[in-house]
Amino acid sequence: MGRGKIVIRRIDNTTSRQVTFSKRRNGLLKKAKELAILCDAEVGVVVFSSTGRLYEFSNTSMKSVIERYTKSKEEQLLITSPASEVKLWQKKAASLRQQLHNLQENHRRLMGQELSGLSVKDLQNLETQLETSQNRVRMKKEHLLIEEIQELDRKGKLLQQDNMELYKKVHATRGMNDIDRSSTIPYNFNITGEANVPIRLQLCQPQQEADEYQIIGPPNLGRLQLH
Amino acid sequence: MGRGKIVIRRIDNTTSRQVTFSKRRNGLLKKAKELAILCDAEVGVVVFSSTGRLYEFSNTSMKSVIERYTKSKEEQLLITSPASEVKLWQKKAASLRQQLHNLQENHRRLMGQELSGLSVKDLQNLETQLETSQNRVRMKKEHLLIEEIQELDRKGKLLQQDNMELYKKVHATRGMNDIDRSSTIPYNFNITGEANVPIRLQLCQPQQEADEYQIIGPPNLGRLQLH
DNA sequence: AACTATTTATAAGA
DNA sequence: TTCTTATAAATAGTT
Repeated sequence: MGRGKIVIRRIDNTTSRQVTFSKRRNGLLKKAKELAILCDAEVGVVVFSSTGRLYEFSNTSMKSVIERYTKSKEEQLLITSPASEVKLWQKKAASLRQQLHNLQENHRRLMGQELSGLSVKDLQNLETQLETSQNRVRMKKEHLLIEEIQELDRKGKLLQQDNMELYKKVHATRGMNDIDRSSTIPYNFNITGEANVPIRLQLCQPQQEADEYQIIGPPNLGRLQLH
Repeated sequence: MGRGKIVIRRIDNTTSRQVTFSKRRNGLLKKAKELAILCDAEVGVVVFSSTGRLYEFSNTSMKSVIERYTKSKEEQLLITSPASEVKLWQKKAASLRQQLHNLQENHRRLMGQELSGLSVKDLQNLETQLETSQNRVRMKKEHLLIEEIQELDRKGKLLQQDNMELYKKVHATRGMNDIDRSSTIPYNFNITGEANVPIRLQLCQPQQEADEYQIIGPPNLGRLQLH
């Protein structure tokens, strides 16, 4: 991929070898980064130039990569018999069970259950975490609502235009007889009156402080429906 | 580089993430290999797929790469002051001096000097090494000689043709007078007489076994000269 | 696993 | 080193 095709063998000319090294090293590190991101992989790349300089990339940390690599290789060596393979998987299963257990515990706490044994500090962290999560959910909800409103507003305007045209036609065919105007006056969405006024719903309610122990189910908003 | 442009973020679809992983992993490892060869670099690449499978490349060995990497990092950490940097370079210099010394020793032995202190086994190895080297040199020499001979043969044939034509012209202008034929007969290279007969020089002489202690300088062949 | 339209990487030249 | 540009190579989407 260049002005000409090249064969893959050591470049003799020192200068052009260094230039190529610089270019291709960048290319390699870029590719490694992309692979890690796109495919959710753990990647480590180490390059020593012919002059001994070190270049590296890792999406996690080189330490982690090397440790995982070493572990992985050790496991490969450990498998000398079916029995040893069974042992290995048993270990893995035990480790996964432990992780599962931890996660379940955490999950319950995030649900506000099984809080006994937690210090004030722990509870404070948990509370902050929940606060953050709630904010994220609220932001997302508001975003969706605003989009919905804008969409409805757009449709409303179109309808209003249509109605206006129909109204004109009706009056044109009837000449100047204004009887019954009230029944043919175009329907008008209220919200379209001042479209560019910022939407100011009470989307971000202040925390409800009343009724401390009241269990409040989330109001099932679903999607706004106007049709 | 594909049917469409993509943004570099985690691919959500599992299947296409795996397909992309497979393609790009191969691409990355290929690039790493090419970099190592083209630019004479030491390269190590480790990739763990999201399912935990390990893929790797190293032009030397992963062990070597990791050791060199660790060492390199340690050195970086060691440099906390100009004084420590001096120490580091002193160490490197000492190491290089040692390597240089070893190489000089080896070189002298390859020259047949300073052989005291070597066991019969060592001497046997040295002898074999020299034998191998000699063979390589001899092969190269023969190759060059054969090329030279073929080139000369080619030129000789062309000259012979020319001469033949000149000869004909001379006879045409002189009519059928055959006087002085001997002086105008075309010159003929001896070696061109039977061009396709295999060249059978005594290029590969049997080892001279005579005169054990006779010192024989290599005959200074230089290049064959016929002009 | 192939195919191929595109995008991307990069060799060569400044 | 960096820029440009023509071309080779990689690969995204499709079959």
